[in-house]
Amino acid sequence: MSWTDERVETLKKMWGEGQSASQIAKELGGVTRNAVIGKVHRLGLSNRAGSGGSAAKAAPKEKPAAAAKAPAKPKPAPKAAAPAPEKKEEPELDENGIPISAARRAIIPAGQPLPPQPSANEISPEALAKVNEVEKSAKKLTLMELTEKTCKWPVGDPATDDFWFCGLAVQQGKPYCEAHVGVAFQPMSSRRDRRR
DNA sequence: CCCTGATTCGC
DNA sequence: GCGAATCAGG
Repeated sequence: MSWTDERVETLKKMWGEGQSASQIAKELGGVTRNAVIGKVHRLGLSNRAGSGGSAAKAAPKEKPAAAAKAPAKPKPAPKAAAPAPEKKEEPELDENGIPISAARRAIIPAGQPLPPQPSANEISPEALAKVNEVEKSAKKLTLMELTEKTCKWPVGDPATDDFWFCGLAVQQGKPYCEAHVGVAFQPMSSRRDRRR
């Protein structure tokens, strides 16, 4: 496969929307996530908003033996990525038939992400216990401090000072940390089982 | 171990 | 230009 205009276009679009390299690779087909990342860099649009997770620092390492060649190549530098005007998303359901919105997965704009707070009686006791436990070690972030990688589970009453977002490391592909994913994404089947 | 992106470098 | 291998990290 080669990078046709169309494929590059898709790449740009998805990258701009905050899709991961592997997701893009999967979408395009015929390429690995490495290929996608490599292309992204060559296109000069490496940094995305908020800088994804583990970026920003990759220390150069010497190759073991077969690296004695060129002295050193100075690294170019700063590329300003600007745009992400519009977003158009297709539903896309996951295995459980739960819609995954890329908009939600992407950056939280400025509005309130406020996910639904499920009624306690519909959540498994184990999951609830886990949440209560986790909330003690939560980072307690403010809305402004949220990124794509911080758990966006709100805690407390927004009308009081006792309100914050979990802020722990998110579960991959989800807007929440492991514990909160547990209460946020209850399989339909288990809900029914418990209710009855 | 799953995943993420970043970098290097032979091709 | 391309992307596998490798690295650094959640």
